[in-house]
Amino acid sequence: MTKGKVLFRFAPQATRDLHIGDLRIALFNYICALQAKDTFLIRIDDTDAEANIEGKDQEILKILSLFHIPVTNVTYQSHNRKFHQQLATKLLMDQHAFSCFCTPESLKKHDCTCEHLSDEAVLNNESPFCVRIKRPQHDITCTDRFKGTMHFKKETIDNFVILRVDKSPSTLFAAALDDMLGDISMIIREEEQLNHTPKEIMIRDYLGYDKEITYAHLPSICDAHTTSLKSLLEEGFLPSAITNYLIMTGNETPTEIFDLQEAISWFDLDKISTVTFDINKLRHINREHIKKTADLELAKFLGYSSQDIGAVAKVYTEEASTINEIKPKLDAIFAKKEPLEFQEEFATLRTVAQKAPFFKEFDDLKAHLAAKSGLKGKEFSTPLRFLLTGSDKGPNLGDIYPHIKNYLGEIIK
RNA sequence: GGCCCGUUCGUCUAGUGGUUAGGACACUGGCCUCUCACGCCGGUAACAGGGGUUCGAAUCCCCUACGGGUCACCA
Repeated sequence: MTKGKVLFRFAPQATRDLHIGDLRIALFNYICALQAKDTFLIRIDDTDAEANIEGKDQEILKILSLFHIPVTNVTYQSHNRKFHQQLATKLLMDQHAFSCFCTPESLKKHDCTCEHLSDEAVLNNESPFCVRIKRPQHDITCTDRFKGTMHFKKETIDNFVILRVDKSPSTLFAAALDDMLGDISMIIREEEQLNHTPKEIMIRDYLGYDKEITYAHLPSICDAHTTSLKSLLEEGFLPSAITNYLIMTGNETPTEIFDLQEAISWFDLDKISTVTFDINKLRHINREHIKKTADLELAKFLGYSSQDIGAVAKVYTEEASTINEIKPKLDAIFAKKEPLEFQEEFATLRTVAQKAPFFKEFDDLKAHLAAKSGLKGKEFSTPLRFLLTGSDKGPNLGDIYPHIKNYLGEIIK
């Protein structure tokens, strides 16, 4: 365990898919760690053995890597289980926690009074029990980078569970301890966990831990929970575009389009505000990132291996915003072509084109084909477009031709 | 309900006492054009409401409303 360093952490749950809200938090933690030149840690929350999904942790790490978030420092909370239990025992011995024999059903009828059971009564009770921490004796004050100083009255904090009946630590308890054991100094997380803060502080207070952890509770993205990262990637959004979007939205950025490296130089956590996920904006940013991607790399995203194809793909960003929208258009260029109209003209044109010499310029090819086929107007342009692109509409042929001219043999076969 | 947080066009954002309240995405009108688009030039559209403070308030103060979150042996 690193001592005396500022540590940032991202703690995804192994119980569900990563959504864009999670990635946003991960990104912000990572960027802040880089800015502070400090360590960034990923801590997989797998304390709830029943809810864990087999392989989900690996999937999460794989996705994070796609977004250039390093997965070199990874720990699992379940590995600390014996420490969690030891510390719970300490709280029990110090009278800061107590055994509770209530069941979820009995709690619906009356409040838990196990706090006041005598030692003897506890020892003689053979029923299963969980361990609850005692509510604090003082009000708790905590500071948040965004919210400032907050006071929580002691009555508002209940005797919450720290060890479940099966003696596994509750998530909140495990997190509070792991932040302590891991010497974490800055926690950036979602606002919905704001009310966990006094409880975590209280746990550490009882244990005599006095290092102050800085909290930053970010206003969350509305609808984030319904937008899984996996599905956005499957729809053909580029990781770099998603990163750009998440950093840009609810923020004030010097430019609209940027990459992670640029963002590190100016990112300011204090400017983040509440946002609603807007797919249109993401689409726009994705288009811009497609244009910025190197031709060859882009071609690979599309399942091709030639630089030229990447270049054509960029031409299509004028009418498509995702990899998945562009791919069928490229595939159509090389597919077998069966036009629904101007079929005779198409056949004539194809024959002429197959015999035509190679032309460097599209205008020259066009002039040659027009002269040899005798076609003009729509009867020429529509089948020509179909012959070259497999579609009756699309970008200017003049913009596409330079990138496909070397594949003409295959295209018009 | 208690506690916490928030509220500028549909969305994101500029604005920190004096602006025709600006920009971007989306939507939309025109031009361009072999098509759909792109591009260019336009357009619609916002300070949640009410009280103060002030010569003057989106901006400062108070109240209300609305929205979000949290109060689990879920995270």
